[in-house]
Amino acid sequence: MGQFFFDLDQDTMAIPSLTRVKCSECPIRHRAVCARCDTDELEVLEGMKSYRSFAAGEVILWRGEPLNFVASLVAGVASLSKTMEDGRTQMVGLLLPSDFIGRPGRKLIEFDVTATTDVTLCCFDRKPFERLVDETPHVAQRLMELALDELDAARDWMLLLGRKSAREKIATFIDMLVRRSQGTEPLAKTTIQLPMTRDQIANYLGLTLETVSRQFSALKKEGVVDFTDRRQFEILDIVALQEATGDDSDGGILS
Amino acid sequence: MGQFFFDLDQDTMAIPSLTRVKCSECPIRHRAVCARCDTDELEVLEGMKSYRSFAAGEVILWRGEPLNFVASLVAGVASLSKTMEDGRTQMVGLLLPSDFIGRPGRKLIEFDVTATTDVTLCCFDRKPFERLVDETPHVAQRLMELALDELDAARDWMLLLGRKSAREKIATFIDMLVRRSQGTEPLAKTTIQLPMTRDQIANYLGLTLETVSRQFSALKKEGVVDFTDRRQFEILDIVALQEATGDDSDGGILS
DNA sequence: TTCGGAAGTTGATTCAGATCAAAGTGGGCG
DNA sequence: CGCCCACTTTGATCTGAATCAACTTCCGAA
Repeated sequence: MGQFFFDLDQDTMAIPSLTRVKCSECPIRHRAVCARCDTDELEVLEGMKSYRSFAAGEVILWRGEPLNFVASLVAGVASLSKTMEDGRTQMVGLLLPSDFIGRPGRKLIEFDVTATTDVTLCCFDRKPFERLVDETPHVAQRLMELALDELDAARDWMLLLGRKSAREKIATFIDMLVRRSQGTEPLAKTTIQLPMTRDQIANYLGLTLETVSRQFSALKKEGVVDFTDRRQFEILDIVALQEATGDDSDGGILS
Repeated sequence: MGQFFFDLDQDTMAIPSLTRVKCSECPIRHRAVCARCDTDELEVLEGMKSYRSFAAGEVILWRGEPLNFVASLVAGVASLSKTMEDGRTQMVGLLLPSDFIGRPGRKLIEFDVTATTDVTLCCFDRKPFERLVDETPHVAQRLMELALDELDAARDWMLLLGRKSAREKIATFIDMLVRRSQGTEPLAKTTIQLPMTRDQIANYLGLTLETVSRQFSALKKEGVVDFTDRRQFEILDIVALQEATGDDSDGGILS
């Protein structure tokens, strides 16, 4: 689940709708599709880009819709999901700042893209962007790295969906949030924000919302976590939490 | 599940261990990582490559092992799988002829790679190959296409693992085999070969082998399929089969 | 040709998580 | 300020698939 992290810093989500940020000062400058670009290349991108904002809950793209633009996620959290005829839905990707939407060479999108929180996108029209990818190895290389990172994350997620118990799924999910916040914060931050509703978490983990709620309650009763709020909680026993994920204790790398 | 097809043509699997095939005559020439290469570029690859063979059941790479080479799968079927401490395993990828093993920029592999049938690989040492990727946009572009195709397949698979019933999983799996054989064969070929054991199918679909067996028996009793052999069966009612997959009847594209 | 073991089937039972149902909680808006 | 509605929790029950167990079939090697 390595790559699927939430940006919990509410401040960075506050980029107003039409403010134009210079690429060189962009918060995702060194992680997004433009990460490897030099100053000249950045200038080209600067001339092509436009910002778009979406409120939490808004659908950014419907499955089957023509993909007229591609985009980098600048701020907020978005999700990719697939829905069956009878309404069952499964999240198949979580987009965080610096993640990329769309793929060159494909005209239609295969899943719904929804804003989970308020979202700001840095958009490029598809045609010119495709031309750019062909001409700019730095962009193509970075795009490949992003795709491969997503693939790694998707594979961890497949193990979770196919083989983990409800408890292991929830523990893995919380552990992912913890690791993310440790990246952002100085040290041992044990207060965690949930960026989604119980229902969204259920769709993420292949569970029902009732099961998600029950597992949270169980972890609270056992003293592993404590909720200060429906959307915010503290980690009381990180060791017990990590044991409950079902993952290798060493974090997965052998030898 | 679009991209995950089996090569059922037993003949192409019979490439002997050390036979050296010229790139220009290679069966996967126009689908593999070298698909976009011109004659000059092909010559460079020709000088770098070496073949390796693995018998059905052999492990090609263990998780955590240093990734000294990358490779194209020339013939046979291989699987990527993750295993938990207590032995639960989940397949996270299925490699068919022209698929690629390894990723530039990563030194360790994150999952086990196992030969499902007898397998022939076209290998490149990692270091020189990485240099090649940086210098040859045609290779980098094709590598990205392959990664994005795998990502699409992984997302369909996530919906299957997270939300489909045992019956829907089995029906989806058989339907995938049917679509694949239609691609290879003239028309309406209704005899299908299973390239894996019940246990491997179970690990592929996130089920137990008993459940796989029971679902096959149920489909047989209902007259949807008929087994001529444990590894070979016929489709008697393709409409019923496709209805049982739980997928949109139109194949997934709306509007 | 028979023996042995791997692969597959089938049945009985159990159990985790889904489903159905009913209260609780809290935040935003009139 | 308080009402409403979306979100959440908790309980009771049901059920699909896992588990445990026994038996069959097939294939390959002695």
